Amino acid sequence: MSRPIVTRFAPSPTGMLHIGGVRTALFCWLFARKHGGRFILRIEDTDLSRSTDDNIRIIEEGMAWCGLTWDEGPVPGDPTAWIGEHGPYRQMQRMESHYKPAVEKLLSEGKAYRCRCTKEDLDARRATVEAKGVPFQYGRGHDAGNGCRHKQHDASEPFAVRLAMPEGHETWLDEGAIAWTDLIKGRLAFPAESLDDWIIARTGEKGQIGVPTYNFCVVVDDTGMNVSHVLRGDDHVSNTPKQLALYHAMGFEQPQFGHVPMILGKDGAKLSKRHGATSITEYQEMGFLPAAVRLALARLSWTPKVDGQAPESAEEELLTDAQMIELFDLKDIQKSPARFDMDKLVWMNQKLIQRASWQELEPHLAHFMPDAWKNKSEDWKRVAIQATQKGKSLKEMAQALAFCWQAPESFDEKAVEKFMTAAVKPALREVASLHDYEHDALQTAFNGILETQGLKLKDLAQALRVALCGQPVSPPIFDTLWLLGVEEVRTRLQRWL
RNA sequence: GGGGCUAUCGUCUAGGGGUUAGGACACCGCCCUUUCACGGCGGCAACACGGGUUCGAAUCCCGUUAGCCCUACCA
Repeated sequence: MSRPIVTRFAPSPTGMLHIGGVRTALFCWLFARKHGGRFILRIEDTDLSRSTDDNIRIIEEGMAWCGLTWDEGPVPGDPTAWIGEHGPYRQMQRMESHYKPAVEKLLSEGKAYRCRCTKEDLDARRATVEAKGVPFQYGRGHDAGNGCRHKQHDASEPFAVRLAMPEGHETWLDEGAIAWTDLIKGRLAFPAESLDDWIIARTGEKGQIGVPTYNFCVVVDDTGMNVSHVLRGDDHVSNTPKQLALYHAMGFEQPQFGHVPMILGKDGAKLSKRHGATSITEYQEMGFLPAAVRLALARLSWTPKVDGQAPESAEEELLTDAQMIELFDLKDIQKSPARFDMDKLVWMNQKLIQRASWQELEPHLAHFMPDAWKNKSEDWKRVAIQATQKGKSLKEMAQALAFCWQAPESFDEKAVEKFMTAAVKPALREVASLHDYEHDALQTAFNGILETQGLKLKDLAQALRVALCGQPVSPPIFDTLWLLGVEEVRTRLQRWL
């Protein structure tokens, strides 16, 4: 009875990989992983004018960076290859093999028909109807009699193909409505009369079927790829009844639908560039860990429950991927939209950075480091990472280590005035003469210096920071010295002695 | 205009007839401290509005308002 769990994420390559899309993909991925099912990545490139190969690459890279691995889908970088038994996974490559036969079948069965109305004609009809303050519906209402539904057009002239939608009395309807039980929103119903005959295939070359539209391809593909659960954005709710009519016309088994709420910006409007970063790539560049992005995104609209209990402490908020997969349940997803909370992402990122090992952090951090980074020893990297692991982002960690690659070109005036006192100079000279920078040795040496000079550690540490980094801020002072090394410290100290 | 969805602290949310309406982030305060941070402790802060139903409504019903989605030969 229950079929194998298969979910899919089907972005269109018409721009950046949007953070909202990633969240939807994440839910699909979590759901598939939770149930031991498969997760498919499908490229919806039927919008010829806006789809590009470059955007497909961005999607593939973004998904990979996020750790959202797909079981079926395109092979990154190779348009002709794919993994999975139901390919190809780029819609334009399915035209002849899948879509056209499906359109022809519908045509021959009289469930769809050829339409010769031109774009201009339609625009004019729409304008006159809407001028009366009435919604335009193709061939219905005030447009009744103008449609091609009963005209039996042949293929001798260019034509688009429309699906004959139910008119209200069909037996498969639920009290005249197309209805379904949404996995997230519960029962949803749309009056049949509110839908009109929509285009399933655009106008093609004379006598030919044109490129099918989104709503058509989705149904053919989801069926052909055995998708069992269609988890997608809320914005598709209104498309569902159209698709349901198509499932019925084609005699396909329906998948289950789950519409996840949208992600809004701080001001409650749909998340857009205006709110800052929307593309997943930007989050990578800002120094977020993929795991933090996954957590933050998942926690928008989803509340994990452990024995029916929502998180009751900061600790419980910080779920690992394994925990998310184990706890994931569609019934714990909110019906209402959530606003994107950058502060929380930052907090999660910081926490995840703190609890990661330096080895786990290294590959991610390397992205933000100069070439010199890879020439450093393991030991050096370990100390560098551990000394800055309190940072909010990888980028911040990298900035905190910037002093390692470049001697200060200027010095914070106030800091110089405050810390570079006459009293501290002798101590600075003594530090310059030190040659063992191991932590314990420095500790001992500093204790001695501090005592003989009558200084507090704070006085010496701050003076050193100013001299070495140009500012009164740096990692713990012993680490700062060790990372720079004896020679470099002496060089930078020279001008202050 | 039509159809659909939604509504608890600033934000993410728990709760779903009787609770001091709980937690997290952010913010504020105190403590710790070799800088910046981290950390610890504490504080501020919410049931959109109006009607019902009920002994009792944040919770159930109706309406209003607001926001969002669809209403394309976009996806």
